[in-house]
Amino acid sequence: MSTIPTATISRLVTYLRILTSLENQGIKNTSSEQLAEEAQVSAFQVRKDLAYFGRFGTRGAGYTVPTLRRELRRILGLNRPWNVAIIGMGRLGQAISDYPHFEQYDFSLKACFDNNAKVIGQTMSGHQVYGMDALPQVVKEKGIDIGFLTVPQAAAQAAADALVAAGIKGILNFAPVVINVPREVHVEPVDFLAGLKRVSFYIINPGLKEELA
Amino acid sequence: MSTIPTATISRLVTYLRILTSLENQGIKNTSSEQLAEEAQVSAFQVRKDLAYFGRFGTRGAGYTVPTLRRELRRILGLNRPWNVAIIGMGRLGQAISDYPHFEQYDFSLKACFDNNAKVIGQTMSGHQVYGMDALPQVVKEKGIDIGFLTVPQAAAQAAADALVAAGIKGILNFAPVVINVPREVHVEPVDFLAGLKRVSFYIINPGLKEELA
DNA sequence: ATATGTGAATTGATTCACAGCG
DNA sequence: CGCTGTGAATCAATTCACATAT
Repeated sequence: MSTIPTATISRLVTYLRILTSLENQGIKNTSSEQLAEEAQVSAFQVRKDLAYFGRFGTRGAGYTVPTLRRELRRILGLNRPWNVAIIGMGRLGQAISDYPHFEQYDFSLKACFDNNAKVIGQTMSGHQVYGMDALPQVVKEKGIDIGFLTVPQAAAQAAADALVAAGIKGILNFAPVVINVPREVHVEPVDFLAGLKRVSFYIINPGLKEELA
Repeated sequence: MSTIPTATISRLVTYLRILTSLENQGIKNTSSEQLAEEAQVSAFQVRKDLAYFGRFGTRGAGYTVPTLRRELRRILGLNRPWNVAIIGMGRLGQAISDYPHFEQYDFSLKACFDNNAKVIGQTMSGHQVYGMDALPQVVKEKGIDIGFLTVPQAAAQAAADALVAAGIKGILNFAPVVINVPREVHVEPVDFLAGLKRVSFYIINPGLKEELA
C-alpha cells in the first residue's frame, strides 16, 4: 500500500479551497503552477500529491477546475453528508454552534451535549442541549459521525471515552491535551494555545524558518 | 546549524503541558518513558527532541519536573510576556477576547481591532475596539507582538498585510486561507474547517492510519 | 542497575528530471 | 510545444542500539 503523507491530506484540503474560489470566480482551467502559488508550495508537490490518488489533468493543458474540485471532494469524502455533535456547551461550544456556514461546508450540526444540569434541556442557538447520559442513544438515532470536543481540559479524556463508546468515528479535539482513543477513531487537534506557543518559539528563533525560493 | 523539525516544536509544547500537569500534582520526577506515554509518542522521540536543545536529565534517574519545565518554557520563549491583539471582532474574535485564561498562559490581550464603524469605539469584553487605521500606532505604543487574525476569509490577506506593515512578528491565522507574508513573520494556521475535512478523509480511509505498537 | 544522550541505520517525504501525452 | 505524471535521487525525520553517566 502506497503510504500517503499526512501533510498531503492537509494540502488537498487547501487545493480544494483554492479550486472552490476559482470556480466562484468563473475560472474554468488551472495548472499545478497556479495551485502551487496560491497554496504556497511547489508545483512538483501539487502534482505528486494528486498522483497518490489518480490522474486528473490533461498533459499540455492543465486541470479543469470543476472536474478537479469534484474529484478532491470525492477523495476527501465531502460528497456525502456528515453529521456532527458538539460536546461541551461552554463559550467555545456555543460559538461553534452559532457558526452560520455549516451546511455550506458539507457538515450538519445534529446535537449538542453538556453535563451541566443548568443548560440540559435548554435551547442554545436553535439546538436542544442533551445530557451526556443521552449520548449513546442520540448518536445512534441521529447517525452522528463526528464529535467536536469543546469541554475543559480536565474533562476531555472522559468525554472522549464516552464518544468512542457511543460509536463515533472522528473527533475534532479543541481541548489542549492529547486524548487517547482506539486506532480506528481519528482525532484532529485544533489547539490555538499550542499554535500560540509555536509562534512564540519562532519569533525568538527567526533563524529556524525554512527558506522558500 | 542543526535543523530542528517543526514537529519537534509541536511536541515540546505537549511535553511542557504534561510537565505543568505533573507539577500541579506535586510530582517531582519523571522520565522520557512517562512523557512519551502521555504525549503518545516514543521515548526515543522525547529524548531526541530534547537533545536538539541540550541535556536536561540525569542518566539513570530521569528528569526533574520543575527544572525541565523551566527549560522548556525558556526554549519556547514563554519566560517573557507576549502582547497580543485580535483583528476582527466577529463571533470568533469576541469568543477569544472573552477567553478568561490568557494571563495564566503567558499572553496578554492588549487591543482589539475591526473595520466595522458600528463597533469601533465600543467596549467588548472589557476591551476598547479600534479601527484598522489605528493599527500602526497602537501596535507600536502597546508593543504588540502577535496578531490573532479572525476576520472573514475574503478580508484575511489585506488584514495580514496591515499587520505586517505595522511591524507585527507573528500571526495566528484563524481564517481558512493561506496568507502570504514575508519570511520573517511567522504564521500558525488554526483552521477547524480544515481539521474537519481531514477527519472526513480518515473516516472513509481507515486503512491509512499509521500503526502504533 | 537504570535511564539518558547520540551517532548510525532506517524509514519517510520532498525535489528533481524527464518521459509521456495531448 | 507545454504541462502533467512519475521513477530516481536527495533531503529530512524517526527509530534503533548502545555508549555513557550516576
